[in-house]
Amino acid sequence: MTTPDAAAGSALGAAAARLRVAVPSVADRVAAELRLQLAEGALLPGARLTESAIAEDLGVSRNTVREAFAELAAERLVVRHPNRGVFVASLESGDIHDVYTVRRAVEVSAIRAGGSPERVAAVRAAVEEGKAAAAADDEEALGTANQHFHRAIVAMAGSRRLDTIMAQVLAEMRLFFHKATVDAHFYRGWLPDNEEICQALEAGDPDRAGDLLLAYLDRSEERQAAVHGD
Amino acid sequence: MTTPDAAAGSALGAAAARLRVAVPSVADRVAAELRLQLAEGALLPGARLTESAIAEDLGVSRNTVREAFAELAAERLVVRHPNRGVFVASLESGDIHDVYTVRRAVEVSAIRAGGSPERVAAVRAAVEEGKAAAAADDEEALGTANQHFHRAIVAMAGSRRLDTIMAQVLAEMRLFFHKATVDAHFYRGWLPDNEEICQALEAGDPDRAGDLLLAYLDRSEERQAAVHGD
DNA sequence: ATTGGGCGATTGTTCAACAATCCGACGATT
DNA sequence: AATCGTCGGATTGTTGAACAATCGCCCAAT
Repeated sequence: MTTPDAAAGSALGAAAARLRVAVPSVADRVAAELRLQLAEGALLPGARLTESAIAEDLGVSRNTVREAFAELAAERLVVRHPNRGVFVASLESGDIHDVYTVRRAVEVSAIRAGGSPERVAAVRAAVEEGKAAAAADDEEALGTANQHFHRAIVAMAGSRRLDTIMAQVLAEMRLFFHKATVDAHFYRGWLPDNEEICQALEAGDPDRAGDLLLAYLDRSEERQAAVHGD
Repeated sequence: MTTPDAAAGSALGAAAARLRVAVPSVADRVAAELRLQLAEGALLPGARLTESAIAEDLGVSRNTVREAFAELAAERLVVRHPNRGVFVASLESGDIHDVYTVRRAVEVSAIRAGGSPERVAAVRAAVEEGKAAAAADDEEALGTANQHFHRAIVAMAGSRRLDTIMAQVLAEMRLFFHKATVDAHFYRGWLPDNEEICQALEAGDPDRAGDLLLAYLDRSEERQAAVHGD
């Protein structure tokens, strides 16, 4: 038992690359840390990220921070202003429509494709998660439950690329939420929508589910545009 | 007239960032160069890219090459194997379905949205471009004309994010084409499809255009899967 | 009030070095 | 002879320091 993975590894191959004992590079860890701070609102949109400050804070080299910035910039979480620095991305009113256009394309397409029973079950689980959070009056959990719901919908398509696109869009939206804090009632609004969409799925009517989802996204965009002083 | 942009710049603002006299950073230029070589098949899928070799070839630092790699990796044109190097991405048979899933989502959604007359005109232009290329027996031009067609369709949605997603997917597909060279007849097949789709658009029937496009994408995926040893 | 010129700070890029890791070859063991 | 450990070379990952280029800003001069 001195080399357990070597013994098992012979049979594997491509899987090895995916399973990799997971020792993310330092740059990846820096990016992850920044992503976290971005997600929980510690870094607000428009804020500047100084290379040297972050390098010192996290105890890494400036070059490494720079690589992490490249990752985040590719995810649009951060924008680079040449010779001026990187800033936390901030969505303009035009970006709202843009983001929702992507969501309509990705989510509706995925839900219309149907999806296996297990995938539908995952959607149901997200709906219940949301109800539980509502019952517990946990706004935070309510928000993440909603994201789980929409990610579960996209996951129905079974496409890695679609999943990452969705993940990026949701990350962008999270950024936006922190800028304009929405009231508590806002979150509860979509609970019935999710339930109805899920029921349509369970009833084996993905087209209807798609229509409902589309209508929901349109309404959601309107509300967002209104909140964000259009 | 010593500082023309400064005089004009006062009235501008956000536009300045976009118009920026266009001095891409060295890392960006390296990435662009590699993207070019990738596109024209100078670097085949699976090929290894050594940092030091490229750094020396292009006369830049290893760190800069590294940053360029980060860009390309974010675009999935290249994959990083930790401690082993970066390799030109190579699509597996599973990736084919994945890529087409994204295309179905993006393209069909965009075309169903309708789009202004100018945007439809752009689609028409791409169709004619394809016909001209076919008449001239120019395979290369035929391929790019087809890409223009599909990009014009996505452009109908008027979403920057959707445009870049489509650009990335097309770049991935181009990579794939180089791996398995397809015969000349393959390219001509879709000319009538494009024409029909375009006519539906011009007739003001985006839903029909969407159905046609969807059918085309399904057929295209099948063909690709067949060519690429399913 | 506007123009113009430094000035400090930060980024862009390079270079050199070192540890960590991987690959392949060579040699030892059964 | 085949397998296993080990060693060495090569490449990546990361660091630290250095320097030029650029930007924003303050301030002086007109």
